[in-house]
Amino acid sequence: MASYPFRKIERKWQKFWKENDIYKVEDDFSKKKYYILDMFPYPSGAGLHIGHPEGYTATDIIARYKKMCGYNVLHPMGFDAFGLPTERYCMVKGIHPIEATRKNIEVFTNQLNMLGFAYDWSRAVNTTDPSYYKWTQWMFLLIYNSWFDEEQNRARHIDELPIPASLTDRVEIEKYKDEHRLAYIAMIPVNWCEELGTVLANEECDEWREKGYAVERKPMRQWMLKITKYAQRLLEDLELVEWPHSTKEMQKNWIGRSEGADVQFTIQNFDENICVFTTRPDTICGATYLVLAPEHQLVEKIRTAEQKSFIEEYKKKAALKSDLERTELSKEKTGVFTGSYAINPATKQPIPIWIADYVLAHYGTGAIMAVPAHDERDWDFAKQFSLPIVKVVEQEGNNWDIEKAAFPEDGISVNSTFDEFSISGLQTVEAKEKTILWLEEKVIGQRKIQYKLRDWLFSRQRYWGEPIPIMFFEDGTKRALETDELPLLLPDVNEFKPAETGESPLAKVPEWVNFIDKKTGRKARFETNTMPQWAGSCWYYLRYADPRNNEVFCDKEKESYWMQPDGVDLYVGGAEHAVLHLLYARFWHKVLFDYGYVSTLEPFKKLFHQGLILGADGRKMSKSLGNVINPDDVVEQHGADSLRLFEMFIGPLQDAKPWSETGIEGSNRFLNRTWRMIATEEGKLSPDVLDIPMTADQEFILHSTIKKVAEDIEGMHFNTAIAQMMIFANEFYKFEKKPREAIEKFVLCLAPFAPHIAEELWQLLGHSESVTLQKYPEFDEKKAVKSQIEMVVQVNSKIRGKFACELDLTQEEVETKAKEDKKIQSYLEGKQVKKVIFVKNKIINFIVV
RNA sequence: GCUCGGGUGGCGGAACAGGUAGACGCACAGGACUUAAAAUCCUGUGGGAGCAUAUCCCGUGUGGGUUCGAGUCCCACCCCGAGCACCA
Repeated sequence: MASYPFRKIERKWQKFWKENDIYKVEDDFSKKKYYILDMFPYPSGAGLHIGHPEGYTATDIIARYKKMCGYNVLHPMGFDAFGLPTERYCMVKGIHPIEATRKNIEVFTNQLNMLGFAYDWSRAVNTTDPSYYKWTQWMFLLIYNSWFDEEQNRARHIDELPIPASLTDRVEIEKYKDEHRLAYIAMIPVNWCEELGTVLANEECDEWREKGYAVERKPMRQWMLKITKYAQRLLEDLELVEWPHSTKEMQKNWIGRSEGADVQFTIQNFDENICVFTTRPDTICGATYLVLAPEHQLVEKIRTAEQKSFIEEYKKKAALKSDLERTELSKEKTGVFTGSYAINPATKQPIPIWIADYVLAHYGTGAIMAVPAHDERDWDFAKQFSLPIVKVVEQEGNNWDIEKAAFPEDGISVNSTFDEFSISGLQTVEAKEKTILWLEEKVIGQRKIQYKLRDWLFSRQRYWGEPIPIMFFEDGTKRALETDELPLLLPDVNEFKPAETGESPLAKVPEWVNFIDKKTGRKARFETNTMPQWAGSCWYYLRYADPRNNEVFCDKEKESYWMQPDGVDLYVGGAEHAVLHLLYARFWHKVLFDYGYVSTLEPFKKLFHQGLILGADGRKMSKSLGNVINPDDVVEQHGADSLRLFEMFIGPLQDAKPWSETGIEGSNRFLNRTWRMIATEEGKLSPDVLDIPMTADQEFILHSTIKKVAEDIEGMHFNTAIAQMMIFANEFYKFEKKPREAIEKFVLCLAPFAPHIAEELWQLLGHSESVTLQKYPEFDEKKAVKSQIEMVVQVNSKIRGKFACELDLTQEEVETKAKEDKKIQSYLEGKQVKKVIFVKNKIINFIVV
């Protein structure tokens, strides 16, 4: 027996869907909406890999199901096409990124269509399309033209920034504004990758390092976005979304909020203060030395002449080390004494000031008060350099030996009583509180909330990205483009190699660095950096709601229809974006929210990460391991429906699971069996499908299948939904005569999973309208339950017998029946029944002695 | 080191809310059809004792506990995976 003609069927229906615009999505505001989104792909030259269809099939199933349930479903697709790989590929091959991107998108589109996804391609977005990046640039300018009002806790237009009366000079006022903008230029040490010819965000470094690229620290002029202003909102609004616990944790961790205090230490013989941040102000009396990061501004000033050479040597060594080396290689603490002393404000004792690279310049104030007794790092350092360790916190009823290890936990303060300050005897929580109040009263410190999150490095020295729409004049002033001047198009060039100066390739384009600004008539040059790949994906979900609008990035009414009340209903994509994309997009969304451009606090209500599809050997697929599966081959051999079904069947969507060649054959077998159950070898409706009533058994199988499939789609348990459909097919295959009603409803259940074969079968069953436009069948709760159940009889909690009986028998009835059983009788004989446990429709348990 | 997941047959995995562990699929074995093979169909399949489709014992990483009853709840430990990692 041959396999069902999947090639013919799949081609036929894909053509039909396209020609009849079956998946067109209308903005019908009268219908209830459902917005389901995939993380859009980066259209690489390699084409779709086997992992893509996993998440896409899952969302396709839900989208089709929701549509059958009467929702107006938005399930769009697009391409995140700016980025380094394309640009690098083009440099090597000598083709233009526009051309390469066009081709890649075409290949991806064909491959996605080959899998039978229900996309409305008229809504597709492409981040490299000028009509799209016009609005990416517009959003950058919105951020640029904003300042963050701490009181109102939101972004406001820069023109509403209160200018201090003391500033009168125009240049000074501009400078003041620039300092407050949410997008600003800074000269900072960045992660420079020579080979890529660009800088990378902190978040990106590891990825490229893993690929074998060297990344070094280098100070450069860069654009930054003040995402840190949103740290608290990004943190607390995580409460509003239904995301995987681990992803929320990762974002919390990344934002890294900690509560504590800034404390000022005076320096002996100097007029300067050193400000430190600590989360344990209660341990101030145990602060026996201070440590500055080697890069700290005051180091040069306060080091003594004798220490000069040691300090300089140490600083040089520290600068050469990357962040990675500073952390991973050096569990052994290093450092140098500056020669100077600070005064501990609580004990009034002089304490030495050191520099050490275990203190990070970019966190807190770049300086710490070291409390070796209660911090492991400080303890290691103190041991290394024989600095004093003073215990100021004790654990109740336990005499901790501070010489053996630090005690970093909460406890009760001790040795903390001095002339004007005393917290001895207080619990850590109270001690912290009292210390902060004292610091604030003495004006030598204040309560402080510190975040690990840093500003977002937003510029790249690349060609293939959105140009930053800012121009600079010869006098150093600058001008942001107006909306009517957007998009600022990328120049058409043939060379994408970076300039020798480390600047972007755009710095070599004459019309970019030397032109007369039409609006002002002044000589100007454009910013030569471009935006990072993350920019376009920060807002694409909004564009799908109104993808061709040239007046605004998204019509207000359409935004509210598709996004209300909680944003995108379901967002599916890889866990690798847990911090980067998902944090950046939330940040932009919040800026848009502050201006009323979007109506929800958060963009994505529910988030789901699909797991990796591994090679058949259980290892990650990679060319070098030779375990890569190509979706084109699989579709050719087994069909798109089999591939879709198999990827959903192998295991829970969120788990990593290995590919299996025999496994996909199993999925194919199920579809073959389904085909033969309904169709003849000639592709006609089988004569066994008849207009006859169902038996009670058949009704039970059908209704429990309708129920289980619906529930499992809603719960995203596709594997068990498919298992249930297999049960249906196995059972009905055996019935000689198949009631038409059952078969039709089954085809409707199958349709979201395997749309091609479902269309064909639906047509064979005599319907002219597409199966995708049908209603999902309803089930009768009463018919979805077995009328006969198996009652388990236990004696002393061990199973000793079973009998079939009607549903909902009483304990008495069950007891009587159980005792009729010879075997049960033998177990009860001569014993005294102490207790009987009865669980309706499940078990009866006799406890005997 | 810290945080979060997770350990169930030969394999991928089921098991609602503490109540028949192993659904469904793969693989394997036997049988039917066939000249033969493939495909298809039927049957079996956690381990052990046993002639047995009689019966019994053991079984969800390990050790304890709660309960009439634990894969599921509690405590301790082991292992695997992911993320963070001198963030003061």
